[in-house]
Amino acid sequence: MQKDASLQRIDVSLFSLKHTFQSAQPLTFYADYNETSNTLAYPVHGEIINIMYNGTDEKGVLSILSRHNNSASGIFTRFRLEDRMPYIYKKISTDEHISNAVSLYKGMRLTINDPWETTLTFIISQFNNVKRIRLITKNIIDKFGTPVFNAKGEIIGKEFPQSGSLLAASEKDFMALGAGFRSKYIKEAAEYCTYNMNLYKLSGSNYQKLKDNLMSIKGVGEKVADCIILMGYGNLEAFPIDVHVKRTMERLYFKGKKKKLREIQEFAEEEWGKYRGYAQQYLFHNARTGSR
DNA sequence: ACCCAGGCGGGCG
DNA sequence: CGCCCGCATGGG
Repeated sequence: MQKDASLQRIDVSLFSLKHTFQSAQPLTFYADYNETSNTLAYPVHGEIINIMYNGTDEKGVLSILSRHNNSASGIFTRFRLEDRMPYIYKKISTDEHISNAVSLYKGMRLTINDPWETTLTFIISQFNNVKRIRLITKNIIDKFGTPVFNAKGEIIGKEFPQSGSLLAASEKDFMALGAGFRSKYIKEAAEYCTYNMNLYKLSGSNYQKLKDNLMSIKGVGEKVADCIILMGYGNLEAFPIDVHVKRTMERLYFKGKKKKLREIQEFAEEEWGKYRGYAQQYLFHNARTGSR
């Protein structure tokens, strides 16, 4: 017997569901977003949670349709609605490049996602493109995810599989789902995170401890670890440098000269301090989707 | 046909 | 250490 879903509302400001969804964060890889109705739906906690945003990038109301009475607080956390965006925008808008990106994608939030889900999706992301990350992620969810049922007992979706749900799969199984050379990393990460390292016990660790632990997973290097720290643990000190961010920053801040990752890291830390994770997301999204 | 994608591990100097 | 190479796959 299922409880009826109820509607919960949150007043928000400086929030954009569209830009947040489109900015290649874990939700982008498996949630369903409808731009016309500005609604987002995804399977979680045994249901399909439905989210609708009514308003502008400046202010509006976020409506959550869920069977769980604490979903609003979950969404509040997941979309970082506690963040004081005026202050963060002020801190990262140190030049016109960032302030332009902020005005273009005003309201885009970083999201906080399940650590394992973030780990797996960003292992898949390496040397890959967003469309294919999404394809592979959806294939894995379809094959190994936990079913979500409606009141009639029909399967209406599947939740992202925990690492233990992947243990029976072989490297070849992941190859068949399109994961390519990452298949062996997926297989090993599932085993390692089930038996050897509990990602959930790392919550609250500082940046360096998170990084050391995450990089002990085969297939997780500097960049993927930073993505997990940023979007899985919500630590804004992480500044993932992918091909887009590297190229953009070399062009904007280093006169087009090739720079080592370490030099770019140091620049970001000096320039944007402990909010550099947000600066990165705006630079990244602008580089990936901006015209020019 | 050719190039690229939210990089990484391994091997070599 | 730092640097360089190969890597599965599908879309532009």
